[in-house]
Amino acid sequence: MGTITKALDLLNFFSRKRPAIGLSEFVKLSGRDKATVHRHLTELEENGFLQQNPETRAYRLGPAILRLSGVREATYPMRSVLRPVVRDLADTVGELVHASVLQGEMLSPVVHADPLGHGTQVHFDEGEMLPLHATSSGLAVMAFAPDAFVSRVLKAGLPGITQRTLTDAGAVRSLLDEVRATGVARLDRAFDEEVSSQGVPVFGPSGEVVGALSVAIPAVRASEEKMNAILPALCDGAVQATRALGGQMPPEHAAKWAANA
Amino acid sequence: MGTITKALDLLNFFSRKRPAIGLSEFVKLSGRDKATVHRHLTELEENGFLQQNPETRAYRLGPAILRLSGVREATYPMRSVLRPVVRDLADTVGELVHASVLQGEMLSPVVHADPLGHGTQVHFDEGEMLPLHATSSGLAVMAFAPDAFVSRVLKAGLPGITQRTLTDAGAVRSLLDEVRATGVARLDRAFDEEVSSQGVPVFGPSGEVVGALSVAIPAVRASEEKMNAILPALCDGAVQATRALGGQMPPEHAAKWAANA
DNA sequence: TACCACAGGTTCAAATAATGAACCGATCCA
DNA sequence: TGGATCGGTTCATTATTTGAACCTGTGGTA
Repeated sequence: MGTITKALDLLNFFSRKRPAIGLSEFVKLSGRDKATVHRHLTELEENGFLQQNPETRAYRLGPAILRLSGVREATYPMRSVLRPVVRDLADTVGELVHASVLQGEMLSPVVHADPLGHGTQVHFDEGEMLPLHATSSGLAVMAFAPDAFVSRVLKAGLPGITQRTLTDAGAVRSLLDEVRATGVARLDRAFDEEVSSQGVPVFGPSGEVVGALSVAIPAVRASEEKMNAILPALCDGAVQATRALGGQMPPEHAAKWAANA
Repeated sequence: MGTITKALDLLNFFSRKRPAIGLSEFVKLSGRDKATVHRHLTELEENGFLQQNPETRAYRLGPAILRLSGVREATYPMRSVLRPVVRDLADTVGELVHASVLQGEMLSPVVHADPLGHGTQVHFDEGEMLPLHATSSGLAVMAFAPDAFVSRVLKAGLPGITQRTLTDAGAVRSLLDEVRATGVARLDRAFDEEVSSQGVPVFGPSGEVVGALSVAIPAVRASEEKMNAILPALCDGAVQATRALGGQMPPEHAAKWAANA
């Protein structure tokens, strides 16, 4: 693992619930030496990726990240393009929706929308990377990704997150066949003990999977009928998201989502 | 210069006009060895800070930046908080407005707003870092920053950008005295041959400067009257921006901006 | 007051990781 | 056919990163 990766990894410890982190906490979280962590932190700070609170001495994400995200969105809009799709879907189904894109062997959240009304809500942390094998989005992506990629992911190991997380490569593979056939991935309490979700893939310009659109609902409310009721809007959303990104659903599969929408 | 800084520096070459950059171009821009640059690029890509176009092989900013900016905005909103202030100001004065924050010894843009109507417009690149000595925002910040900081900046050297850029430390110092007295920094064609601008500082919770709000107008249109006409709205905007960030104008200076607004 | 625990931060010899000149293969163009 | 440019790789040399120990300040408490 290179020095750059070690430093950038530190940034991934931030989340909605952990907006600022001190040196000692970073040391605990990363398991690396204090001196090393400290040098990485100061170098990240010098570059504007972190910013230290002079009083508490804790670090938070810095302004450079804002500036760079501005550049990316200005030149290659994705969040602004997916936001209306995600919002519309969240409003019509009344549940939490999120769009995430493939980054290495995980998913990186791009936008999420909490529904307007409703009592119990699914909590979503846009800061957390999502594992492919334990999320409906991830399964939707894997089902339409090159086989070499899937093998690589499965070989890397499938950590259990809840009791229901699929940790066996064979089990995942057969589920992927199902997903490929139906076009939708459904998963029950495999990532969060209290959440069920279904996800549909989103594609890029040359028909390659780039991410997924997913609806998450409290498991107590997740009947089969409810899931089915959501499906058409979800498929429609994925088609819209793909189009909005300038992509196209792969022709040999396109009918699945068109039929539902 | 550490490895981390060298790698992160590569990200700063992106801008609105340069949304994707190939290996050779990075080598030219950075002046570093090809092998080194290539390793840095791939490591940044592995961490989601870059993303390579498989066809052109050029790199663009990656999804991790989006995710992190989401976390920052969710936990410490700044862009979303400053946007309405910047927009309102742009609408009332009919000129380009931007808010930028201090990052090391430069300014990092946070939000900008182009005015609605108007023929000639000032172009603003949210990806470019702004030098303190050559921008009205920068002077506004320096005028209210600790003296040690100013000395450090002036000692670091003052590169000329246009013919009118102040490159003499003494000249900058005396201009800063003026800015401190009036509360506003005015600069004519010191950063862009065709642009004049005026900036007002924005402060943080304990009365320290954190950035500036600035209006930029085409130099041809920048009469003294025009500048004066803009001033009240600009001062008001800076007061609002400071308040919105949970900051406070330093009591001994606050009257300057209140009087104008 | 003395003592302890824990926080952030620094030092310097030892170990490891970064570096760059040369090289490879592909593509484009005259 | 030759050469110019592109992205990418190799491996001995070199320089940077690393971490155990140390320093300093703070808050709690006996």
